[in-house]
Amino acid sequence: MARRLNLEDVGRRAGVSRSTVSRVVNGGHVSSETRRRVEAVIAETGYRPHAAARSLASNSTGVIGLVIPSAAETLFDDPYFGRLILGISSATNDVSMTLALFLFGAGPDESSIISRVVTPGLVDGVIVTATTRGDPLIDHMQGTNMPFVVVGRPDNAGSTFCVDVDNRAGARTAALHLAGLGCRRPALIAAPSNTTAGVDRRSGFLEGLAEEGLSVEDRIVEGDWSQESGRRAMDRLLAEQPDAVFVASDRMAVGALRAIREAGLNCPGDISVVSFDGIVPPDLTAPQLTSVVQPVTEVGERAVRLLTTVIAGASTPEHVVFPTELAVRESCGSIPTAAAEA
Amino acid sequence: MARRLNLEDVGRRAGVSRSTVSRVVNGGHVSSETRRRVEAVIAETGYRPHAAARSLASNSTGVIGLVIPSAAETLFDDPYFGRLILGISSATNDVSMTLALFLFGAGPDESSIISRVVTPGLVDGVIVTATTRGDPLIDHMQGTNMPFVVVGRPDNAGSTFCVDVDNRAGARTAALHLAGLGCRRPALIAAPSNTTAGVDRRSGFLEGLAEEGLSVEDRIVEGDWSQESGRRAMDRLLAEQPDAVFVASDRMAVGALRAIREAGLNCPGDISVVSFDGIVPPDLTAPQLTSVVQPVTEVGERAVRLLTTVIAGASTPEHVVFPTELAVRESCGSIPTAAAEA
DNA sequence: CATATTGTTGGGAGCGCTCCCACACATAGG
DNA sequence: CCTATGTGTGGGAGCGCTCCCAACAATATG
Repeated sequence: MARRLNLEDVGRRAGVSRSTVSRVVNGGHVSSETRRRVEAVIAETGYRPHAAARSLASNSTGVIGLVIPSAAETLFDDPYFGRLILGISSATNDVSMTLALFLFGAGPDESSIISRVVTPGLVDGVIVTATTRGDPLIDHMQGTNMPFVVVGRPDNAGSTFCVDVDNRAGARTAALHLAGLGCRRPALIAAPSNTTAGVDRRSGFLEGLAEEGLSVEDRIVEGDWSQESGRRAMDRLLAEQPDAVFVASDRMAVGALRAIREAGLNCPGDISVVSFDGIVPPDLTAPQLTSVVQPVTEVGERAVRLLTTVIAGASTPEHVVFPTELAVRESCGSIPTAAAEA
Repeated sequence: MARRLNLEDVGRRAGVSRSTVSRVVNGGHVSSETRRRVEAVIAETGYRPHAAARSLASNSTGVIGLVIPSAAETLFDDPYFGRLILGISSATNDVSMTLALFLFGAGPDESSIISRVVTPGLVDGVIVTATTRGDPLIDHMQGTNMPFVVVGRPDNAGSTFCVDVDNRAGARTAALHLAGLGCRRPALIAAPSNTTAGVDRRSGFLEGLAEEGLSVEDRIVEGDWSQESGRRAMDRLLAEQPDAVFVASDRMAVGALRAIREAGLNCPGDISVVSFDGIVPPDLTAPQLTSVVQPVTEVGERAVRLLTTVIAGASTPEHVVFPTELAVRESCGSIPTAAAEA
């Protein structure tokens, strides 16, 4: 099999030097006559520059890494990461970069993967997701000089670039909506309190309730994001006879709906449900979920754009926060028309 | 900021040459005394070899690409790809390789991404998925000398390495199961006939029915994998009053269940449903779906292992076919106990 | 004692590219 | 005429690694 051809070979065929071919390929300054000739040779030979050689010489790879740590096993049951990857992928395509995926579940491989992520000459920068509070990965990244941005709000956000949604404001909106519907005994199925998203959604919801003179009292149970945990949480909550519940994620809400149905109760008749995420296709559940929709795909796209600025040398941490939007559907009592316009 | 250090630097500090350090890093033959000294320096300095330089010199990148073409927009509503990625990622981690993801929806970017996939020095090999019949991507890959394996069964499978599940046998099992339940008017919601999976599942089902002296006659509608298409298909089918339906994918089956419910009918009471995939969490639907389960994660893992052999030089095409398994749950009439043991 | 064998190490060459400086040549200005 | 000011273009140097061969020491063999 013929050897791969390189810049020198192409140059020889076109009667020019390596450098000139390089300029043609990279859009440098070349006379149009020469350019035409070189481009003809490239088209004819199917020449493609060698990525590794380019990376080595230019000290940039054109690859960005996406790190999704922990619990990879359950990850894809949740459409969240799929959407996020979609947004990130679309943005990397736009800027002609390649996406490298670093997934890891728990296990001994974890540290070896972490170190692979920061291997020099592999990726130009990294997007880190799904961080729990005090995530050691963030600290580790800060100890390297690998550019990175965080999707979500890390504890020590001050010193990192990050892209997040306004979990707090979104949850508050849910509270106001339920209050507007006239609910008196609101409940909360919270997300894990070792995640900032969980904390923010909880405090935002409680804040909104407080503004309306309401409180969850002890009608609050924490889930672990899974559908099953939502179901169990709702089961426990039913003993308290809530008339409305805010569930901190779509998946848990699906479980909660199931628990309500199995208890012989009706949603929204007996209990109104509002969830957070807006990611589960509405048609999938009956009744369709009213939820606080977060723009996951946009978050992914923005993370890539932000990362490119970091790679380019930006140094003052920037925090991008996306607003959420309440999508009113069937799962909460639609008493006032005013509420539908909230 | 200090310059990145390289093999030479590490060698100097340890009083040995570049080559010796390289041997230590790559597990070559070095006296244990020297090895200890070098490893100490590496640990102390945090030296990590430069991936691009390594790739250039060794002509291998340690990266494999995963190509998921077309319809990226809807892709992640289906847990299939999530699972597949999980399997692939886990296998690449095992062999210390990195996974690069090439997603593309329709659009002008398509050809540019295709060409990026085969950029020399970027990836060592590629896994191609979700192929439609006559997929030009396969032809394109064959025109290059980039190692690749296909997940699924391409038309011209003869000349490619591929990993697939036995769609035909799985669908046949579904037919036999429904027949065993005593169904007389079976129907089929088929997957797109421009995919080999669609074709295989259809013909397998018809074959199984034929063995039992049954036929779908004109109780057959083709969907497009989406839940909505399943719902519409079921709507049309209801006019034919089927007593059982085989739906060629979980997602479409979710739509079909909805249509049945909305028509005021009961599953499994009035109509039995068997789906294919076994990917939608059973709890998500009521009734829980009986389905032909395909081992998606294993397929992904196997694809990686197969690809590594291709990269290593294997040249006689190998076809791996995984069996499926029928998981009997609630969505079909459970008349005979024998059926539950199928 | 010479020669083969083994174990360990060093360094040249080269992977294919980018970056930069130098050179040729043309045109313009003093 | 000689110097400024550009355009294109060529080629050296170097990115950090692997691969290979040569060198050397230590030991085994005839």
